[in-house]
Amino acid sequence: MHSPSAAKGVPPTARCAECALRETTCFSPATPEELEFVQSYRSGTVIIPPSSTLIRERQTHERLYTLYSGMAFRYKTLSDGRRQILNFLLPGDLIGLQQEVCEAAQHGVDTITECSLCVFPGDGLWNMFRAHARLGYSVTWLAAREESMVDDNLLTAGRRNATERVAMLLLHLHRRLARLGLADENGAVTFPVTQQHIADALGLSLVHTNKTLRRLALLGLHEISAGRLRLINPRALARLAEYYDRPMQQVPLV
Amino acid sequence: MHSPSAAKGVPPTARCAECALRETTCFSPATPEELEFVQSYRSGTVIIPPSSTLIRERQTHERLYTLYSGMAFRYKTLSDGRRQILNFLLPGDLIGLQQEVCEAAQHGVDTITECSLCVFPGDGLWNMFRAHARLGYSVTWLAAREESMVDDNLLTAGRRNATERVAMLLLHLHRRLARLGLADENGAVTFPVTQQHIADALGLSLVHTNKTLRRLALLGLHEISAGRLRLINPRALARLAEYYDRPMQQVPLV
DNA sequence: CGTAAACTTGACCCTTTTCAAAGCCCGTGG
DNA sequence: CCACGGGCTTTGAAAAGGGTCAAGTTTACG
Repeated sequence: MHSPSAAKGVPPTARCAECALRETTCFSPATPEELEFVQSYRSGTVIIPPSSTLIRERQTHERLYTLYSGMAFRYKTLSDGRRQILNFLLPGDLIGLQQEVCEAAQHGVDTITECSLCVFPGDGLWNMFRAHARLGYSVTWLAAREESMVDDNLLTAGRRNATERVAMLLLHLHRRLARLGLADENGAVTFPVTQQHIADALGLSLVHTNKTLRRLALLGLHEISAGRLRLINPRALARLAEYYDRPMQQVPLV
Repeated sequence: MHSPSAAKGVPPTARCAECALRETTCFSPATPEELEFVQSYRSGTVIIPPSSTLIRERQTHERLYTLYSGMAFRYKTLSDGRRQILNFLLPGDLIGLQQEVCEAAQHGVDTITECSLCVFPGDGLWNMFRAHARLGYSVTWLAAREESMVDDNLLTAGRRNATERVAMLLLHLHRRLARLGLADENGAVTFPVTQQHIADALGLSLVHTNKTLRRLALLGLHEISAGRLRLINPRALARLAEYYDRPMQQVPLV
């Protein structure tokens, strides 16, 4: 059995109780009944190719997903093509909750790598709240955590300068990936994100992102090569970004 | 009976069933049992003076609030004082949910005007999910809606220019206030927000915010005077900001 | 091995920031 | 009643951070 990764789209196990994600220490354990319910709620799994659209901006979409493996992102665009990435999605993230609220998705979701996901019918959510309050609570928990992530990104885009923004993104993504157990013995993580993604996430131009990234690499703070990111001087990066390391805690998984 | 306003801190009614907010058409109706539960869950009400701190950044806080009247905002700051306003809070908004997730508040909440709020003990939330799934679902709904608001602000701060940002903020706040029935016959709404608030919400400097605001006013797009905002040419503002008017829908209220 | 995507780098320009100072509004106190 | 002071707004001038344009280089992959 291989563990799911952020890089490739490994299909989810047939039975939720044997979900490889749950075998990590990242997620809070669920009771057998809850697993049973999630299993019955799940309508299937999908694998989506890299650089493709899972949810189209401004279009009604009646499904929820849990990202099982691979990497994706939420974004919004303006009519002239300007794009803002709202946050990156990693295994365990719940996708599509906002559509429950405003019948049309206000943001798009695109994959970066090939992604595999568990699919849930959107209209079953209310049912879940009724049948398993704990799972409903978990959904709220996940929603609040994602908002907190967007809050961070808004502070970054609104008030940090280019250097601080890049340092922030590197640190934040590395930390999230490492937490999922995706770092190798050298502390390097798979990093399929392009500079265009970084620019769009930080509200910078591609060119300036490149120059800033270059500068930080030259200063010996990090290294990106062969699709992997390694933080050489995380302390310096954290100082730059004023990165507050919140204690890790277990995250619910639906 | 006077209706709650965004300007002053009118104390909430003693009984939730007679809540003046619920008498508007903005909020989805609740059953008597739900009202009963909310009433018993509520531990009291508070009135907070203008320009004061309700929740301190990065500090544990064990309470939830529903804003009943007045105007406030969520924000984050960097050590050198740079501040980013994440979103504005208006009557009906739920405050403090994120603290349930990451035991310490990652953002501060300050009042703009005097505010009155209903107070709920944080540790009773889980209980609510269990006792009244519908209310739990409402909390999730509110969380998702707030996230969607922060998403919008991130797009604005990250990818719009100064003019577009200001147009966006004017439209968005006006719309939210008007929806609560706070617009007078001329379509003007109480607008206690300072230019510093606007600057901090948009990720601009105070000076540039002023100049941009001035330009739009000179162009005859809006007017701010005597603490009231009136949109003179909302169409032009909407065109500038690429503002998509989502249909109004009823919002849950806890 | 060739082509397209992704990354680099330099030069120039413009939007926004910073600095500085004055004007306005309003409540307080003499 | 009017002077004083603090917060908010307004304006101008100069500086800079970041955007845009253009072109070259490297990498990935069919």
